[in-house]
Amino acid sequence: MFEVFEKYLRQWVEISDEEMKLIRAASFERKIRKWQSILHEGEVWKIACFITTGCFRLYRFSADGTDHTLRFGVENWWISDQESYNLEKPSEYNIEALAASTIIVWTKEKWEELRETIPALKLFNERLLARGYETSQQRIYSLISNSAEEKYLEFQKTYPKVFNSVPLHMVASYLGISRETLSRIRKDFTRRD
Amino acid sequence: MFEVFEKYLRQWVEISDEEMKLIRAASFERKIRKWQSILHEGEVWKIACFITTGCFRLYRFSADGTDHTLRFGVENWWISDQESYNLEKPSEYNIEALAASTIIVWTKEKWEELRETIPALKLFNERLLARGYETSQQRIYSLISNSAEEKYLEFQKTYPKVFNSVPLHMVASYLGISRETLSRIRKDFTRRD
DNA sequence: AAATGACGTTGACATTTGTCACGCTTTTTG
DNA sequence: CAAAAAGCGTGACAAATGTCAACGTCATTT
Repeated sequence: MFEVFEKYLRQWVEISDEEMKLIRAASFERKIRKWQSILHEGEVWKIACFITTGCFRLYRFSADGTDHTLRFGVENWWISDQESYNLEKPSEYNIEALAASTIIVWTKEKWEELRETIPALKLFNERLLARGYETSQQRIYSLISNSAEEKYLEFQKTYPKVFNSVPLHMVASYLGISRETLSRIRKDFTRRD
Repeated sequence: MFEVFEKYLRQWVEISDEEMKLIRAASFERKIRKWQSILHEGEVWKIACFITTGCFRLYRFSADGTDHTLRFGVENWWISDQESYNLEKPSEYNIEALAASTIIVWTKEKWEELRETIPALKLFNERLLARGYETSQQRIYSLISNSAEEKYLEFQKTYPKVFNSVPLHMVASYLGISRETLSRIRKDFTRRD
């Protein structure tokens, strides 16, 4: 599965074969079964985690016990709790597999070491973070400016792959609307077609 | 006014006096009058901009002509359009001063040069971006999980300084609710006290 | 193969939030 | 200082969205 990651990484930055060997040597693969959690609230996130197959979500419980999906992750995405990783503080989130999945993992120690050693990897990480920030901005804009229907359509259009991989009630929780509302929006659309 | 910035920066990273001199030499100050825009939709954001006094907001118009506030900036904050800056593409946003303000400015060229030259400054920039990302996550969580009232209370509590510097209808647009709803929430609270 | 639980849908109704219209006060501007 | 605009609040009503309860289907597990 490492070949998938190799191809992915080389789309972002130039990496020599030597460097790639180092990155590979520091990594290991893991299989995750459906519904398995790889981060529980209260734990500290101490790895870098690249998804080669399958699907995950990052979510959080609010005071009333309902859960809210902060982010999804599918093939060729990273999944993490940046805040817990950076500040080494207990996470307020959970990460669970929505399907049987395989991931490539680096311990924080090794990943940080690689970042120091390989400038291109550091550059990659900066670009990834910058893109993540931009994406967050766009999501915020969508959340404050769009109706439920508009949010739904935009999500479907922007992340079709994700949309087709995850249960609808989690899409609803990601968009900040109830699953019933989402269901009715969908009904309206099937009528119009 | 540069002393303000100096103090700010040294809270984040260690900077020698030599380095600080370089940073200062590359900067210049500007006074901005109330309602003046320092970024118009369609322009490319090509500076680094630190607010020493006053107040700004980053906002965007949606198709129906209403405007939506993505972010505020007050004393000791940065204000920018990261996406336009990084990708050098025309901005979809506007930045305007909500009060007479003073800012410290570096051109993109000089700022990037300083980042290359001064490792601590690069480190600072990375930390700032990381924190910005974490903050975005928290805002997204608030937007998808909280009621209008909860969003209002959280904003007031988390950013009291900002809250007390900006018009209420912009707070409403920042929270993604109408100004009338915000007004009514406030009324409920004055009654309870 | 049966049992279980996840998933999606729907109706009825409650609640929240938005929209429009208006007026008053404060701030800004010429 | 006077005029104009911004800012804030509020009533009446409309629209959007949430809640609760129930049902059928499908997938997973045992």
